[in-house]
This record gives sequence, structure tokens and C-alpha cells, in this order.
Amino acid sequence: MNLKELSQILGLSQTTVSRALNGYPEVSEATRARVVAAAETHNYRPNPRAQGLATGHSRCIGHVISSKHSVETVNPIFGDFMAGAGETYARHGYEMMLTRVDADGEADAYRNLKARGAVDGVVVHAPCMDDARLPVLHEIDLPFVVHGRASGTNTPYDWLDVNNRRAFHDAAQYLLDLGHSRIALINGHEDMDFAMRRRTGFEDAMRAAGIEIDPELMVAGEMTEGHGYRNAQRMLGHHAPPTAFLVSSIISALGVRRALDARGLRVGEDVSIATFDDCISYLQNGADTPVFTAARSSVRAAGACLAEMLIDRIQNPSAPPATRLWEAEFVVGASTGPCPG
Amino acid sequence: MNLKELSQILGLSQTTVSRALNGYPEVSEATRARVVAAAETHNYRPNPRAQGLATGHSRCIGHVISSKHSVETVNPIFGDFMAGAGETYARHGYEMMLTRVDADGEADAYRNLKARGAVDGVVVHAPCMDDARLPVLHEIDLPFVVHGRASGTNTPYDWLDVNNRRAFHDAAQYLLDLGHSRIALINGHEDMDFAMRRRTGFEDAMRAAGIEIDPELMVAGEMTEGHGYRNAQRMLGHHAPPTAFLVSSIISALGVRRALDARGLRVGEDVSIATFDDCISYLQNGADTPVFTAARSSVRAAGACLAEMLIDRIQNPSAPPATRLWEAEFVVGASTGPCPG
DNA sequence: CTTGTCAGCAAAAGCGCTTTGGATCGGGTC
DNA sequence: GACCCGATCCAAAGCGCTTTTGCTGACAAG
Repeated sequence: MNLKELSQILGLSQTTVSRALNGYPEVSEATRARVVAAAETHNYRPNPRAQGLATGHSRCIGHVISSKHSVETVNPIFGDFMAGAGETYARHGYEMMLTRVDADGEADAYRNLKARGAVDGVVVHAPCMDDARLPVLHEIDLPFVVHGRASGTNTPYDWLDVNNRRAFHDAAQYLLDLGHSRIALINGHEDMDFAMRRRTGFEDAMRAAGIEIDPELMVAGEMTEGHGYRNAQRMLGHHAPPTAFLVSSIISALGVRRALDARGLRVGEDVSIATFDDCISYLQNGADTPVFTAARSSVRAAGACLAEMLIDRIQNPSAPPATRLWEAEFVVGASTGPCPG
Repeated sequence: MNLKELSQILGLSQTTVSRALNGYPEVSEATRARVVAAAETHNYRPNPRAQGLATGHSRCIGHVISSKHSVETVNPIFGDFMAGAGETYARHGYEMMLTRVDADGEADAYRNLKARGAVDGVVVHAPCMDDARLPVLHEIDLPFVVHGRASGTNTPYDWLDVNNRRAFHDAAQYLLDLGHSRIALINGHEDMDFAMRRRTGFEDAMRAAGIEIDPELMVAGEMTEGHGYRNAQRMLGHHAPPTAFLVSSIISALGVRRALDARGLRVGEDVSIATFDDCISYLQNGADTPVFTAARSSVRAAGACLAEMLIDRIQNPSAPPATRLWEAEFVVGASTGPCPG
């Protein structure tokens, strides 16, 4: 069923039917009601491609996910982020389109999406310092919002970020207050902006406490369980092992815990673990009492909020840049305790 | 840059340019080369909506993800599945479109996608018994492939599944051979087909060993870490607690392990754990020696294969149904050992 | 009885592409 | 020399929608 057929059935012109359906005022309420009813009974759905061709926009949001650090590894927060964003999109009548690209193909992918008019806007994931994608997006004039921030970029843009520096500062401070001084940092890839900020927060707290940081106890990499396990194992084999771990992801924290188990060390007694918790739905940090002491912030909520911000941006391209800095919530769990000895 | 402009630059008609670009034979190789070069230098990209309007298909695959069991929880294998599928789509020039719907909105979502011509085909996730979606898809004649199988459906369809029954039969058998008889099953929602099959495999092995199954030791639910933890905790408080757990997801298995830790029980010594391992990228089951004894099968590979199958189906709608039954690989890890006592 | 206004509707021109149905032209056939 | 033919290329008709423009008739104002 298309517009033409529907209009013939109704004995009206396509114009009138289109207007009736799209809420234009130039059509009487009686006619509109008749049209809407007919559209309903004949299960008419406007063809989005034709609509897009005519209007110039696609009612579709692009997410391009790159395999930057590893072709193999998928970001564990991806699903929850998309769930949050997806619901917002759906509510506003937008679809979401995923594009998967190789390591450095992101900028090209954006150019492609723009040239083809495939999407009305994009969400930029995992920004890094001096992110090369933002100038490209500005240049091609494709609306976008950034999940996180990109230090080094001076032209303003829309972003939503967690105060990662403060979150890690406060978490480190908490461990310091418990008497720990040999604190290890297991971070995400530090070319990513958020990881850099977390590291800064950690270092600030350590420095303020007058503690020199052992480079052996700082590591960055893919935030997998294995990454947490291997590095914790290595560090625990150190001549002066850490008494506490500050970890950038609950996934890696699981690996750290496994390393402790393997060495017969009790979590929260012999060794403490504090982590960042993105509130991944299938890995909740304890329904009742938190398993891990953590700085937490829902990635799903972030997805929902960014989606909203992007839609706003699309509808009002000249609005001033919107930015949101969320504070992580610090929760004390069973994984931390006073420094032994 | 659009076709019209490009053809004017070249001094050719739109027809010729279009044909040259799309590899039709009615154009000389010299002209074709000239056109291709010009398209390249002017960064011409055909508008997919216009292309779709003209050809009738969208070069886009739909994935509709429902919040059937829980609005909150995202399937942890989602990201890896999409990564696998996404690469295949990209290679064949397809995009993927996600739609998120409420509990029972899936069938409607399919009708919508079809009526609007938004996608050329869809992937059906998490089929259940007598799945209501398949008749709908047949009725509206939208090409699809199923990740798993839907028992009770008699019209044939394309699917790819892991031999879940055998995987769980063999895993249970392995535990039985180690001397365990109090074996607990922590399963996924059993209205889902794969969970039902796993349960059958488990029951078959137990029955063949002449062991009566304690209903207290069988549970089904959302495959989260918390689900594993809570149920393991409960079962371990039983007057005759299990000496082994058979778990449907490595995520839940992590929860089971946490429950063991909480009770000071050693994994693989006091209590054994065997699990299904979907090879989730950020939760690898040990790079060197497997952490968990597991039946494993890569969900990412499944995504890639299903994508290929769907594209085949779209290109050849009348081909006989394709089905693939993969055997899980059984790996022995550190989480299992002889039944103590 | 004009004139102006305005609600209500229709015709038609795109949007950017593919595809059908010619047109043109040089060369080979009889 | 008339005819056919393959090789190239072009004009124009859609695909299904939105939107500009214009028309018609009713009705109030002058």
C-alpha cells in the first residue's frame, strides 16, 4: 500500500492525504480523520526511503564502531549503551544504524555516511586525545555528540562525560585513607581520553599523599578479564606487591579477583580492589551489598541521554553546544579493607 | 555530488554513468575507466535512499532486539554477535539496523520493517518454542535466518544452532565420570529453545546414569552474574548441597564462583563448575589454560555465518532451506575435579 | 453586485537513482 | 547499394514521497 493507492481509495489527491497524515493545517479535521482511519485499516506505512529522498533526512542515527585496539575485542559496555540509546531513538521515531570499520576507517566511514545521506547524525564513541574524528565531522557538517571528551580539541562540541578524574581521585583517596600506599592502577588504553583522566585523578591523589608511584604498578590495556588477571598476577609476583588495586572496569576487576584467588589472597582483607562500575546489566555489582567498592555511573543512562542530546542537535543545529559532566557515585563494597600489616 | 552533476562534468548521460559504475556491459571500457576515475576524484557516493527507491531493496539487515524477559538486562553475547555479523555485512555492502522493542512488539516490528521496506531481511534472536515470530515472517514474506532453532515450528527455515543438547549431555557426563552425582543446573530462561535443549541433555545424562534429579538443584533465569550467585548460594545452603554446577553461561558461572568464594569453597576441588562458553571477547576463558571446564562455541563466528546465510537467502529466495548444526568444543579447565569424599 | 479572503483541495515539480526503449554510427553481408 | 547488426550512448519514465504553486468555491466586506 502506498500513498497513491491510498489516495485513490479515498478519492483524494496524494497531497491532501500526505498533509492529513503529517498534521498540516490546510486540511479539514473531517478529512483528516477519514484519511487517518483509512491509513490504519489498510495498514499504510510511508516508505522511509521515499520520505528521506523527498525531505533530505533519514531519521536514522549512525554508530560506527571501530576495532581500533583489537579486531577481536568488543567493548563490553556496548550492549547497554545501545539499549539506552535505542529506547530514546525509538521514542523519537529514529532508527539506529551500525557500521563496523577497521582500525582507522572511522573518519572515512563518517564521510561515507554523510555523502550518502545515510544518517542524520552520529554518536562518537571512545574519544581519544586530539581525536581526528571531530575535525572531520565538523568539516563535513554532520551532527554528532561525543560519549566522553576529547582533550586537545578546541572547537566546541556536544558531549556527555563522567568526571573520571574525580572518580579515580576519590577512589584512590579512599584506598589511601585505608592505609594503602602500594596501590596498583589497571587502566584502559591510555590513548583514550577517559583513561588518561582516570590516571590523572589517581596520580593527583597519590602525589597529594606524598607517595611516589611505582611505574611497575601502572598498566594500561584492553579492559578484558584476562588483562586484569595477567597484570595482577605479574604485580603480585613483584618483590613489593600492591596491597590495593584500582581498576578501570568491573570486567578487569573480575580478573584481578581471580588472580588473588589463585594466590590464596582474600579480597578485601589481604588485598583490596576498587573499580569503576559502568552498571553493566548482566554484571551487576551486587543487588544487595556491592561486591566491589566502586565509582559507578550507568552507561545505559549515558546512552539514553546522548541520544536525546543528538536528536536535539539535529533538530536545532545552531543551538549552543550542550555539555554534561556527570559525577560518579562512590559505593563502598566488600572488596576493600584496611591495609594489612 | 550526485549522479546528475557527475554526468554533466563528464559530458555523459546519467544512464551511462550509472551503468559504468554498476558494471553493466553496454559501456566501453575506456568510458568506464574515465567515469570511475571521475567518481573517485569527486568523491561521488550514490545516495542509498534513491538507490533503494529505484531498485526496491535497501541493502540493510534488521536486528530487532526485544526486552522480553527483562527491560533492564542486555544479552551479554549481543556485542560479539553483532561484531561477527557486522563484518560480514560490511564485506557484502550491507548495513545493519537495530530496532529495540518492548516485550511483545517483535512481530509488529517485523511487519513495520516490511511495510516500510526498511530492510531486506532480518535475523531472529533467541527463538523460543513455537515461536510466534516465524509464522509472521513467513506470512509477510520477509527473508530471515534464525540464531538457534524453534521447536514446534513445522515450516522449514534457515537456522544455525549449536548442538546444545549434546553439549550439556557431554558436560554432565564428564561431571558424572568424575564421580559427581549431586549436580546442579543453572540454566537460562527455559522458554528459550536452547535452554530447553540444554536441560534435556543434562537430564538425559543423569537419567542414563541412574541418578534422580533434585528439582531443588535446577533453576532457570536471566543469565546474569547475580543469577548465578544467588542460586548457587541458595543451593549451597541446601542440606545436601551440590558438588558440581553445570551453568549455561560463563557470566553466571562467575557468579557461582563468587558464591563458592564467599563460602570458602575451592573451585575445582571442593566444588566443580562446568559451563557453556560463548567465547565472549572480553571474558575469555583463559588464554593459556581454560579457567572453566566448558563447552564452547563462538557466538561471533555464529554471527558471521548467519549473516552470510541471510545474504544468500536474500539473493536467492527460492533456494532450499539451509541449516547448520555446530558441535560445541569441550575443553577441560581448572574448574572441575573429582568429587570429594 | 463586485471584490477580497480564506479554507480546502489538486497538479506537478522535484529528491537521486535505475532501467526501458530507442537513437546513432561504423562495418560487415548479400 | 540496401540492409542488418553489434557496440555505445542517451532521453525519459518511473520508484514513493513532500512541497510549491495554483485553483475553486463559499462567504463576508465594500
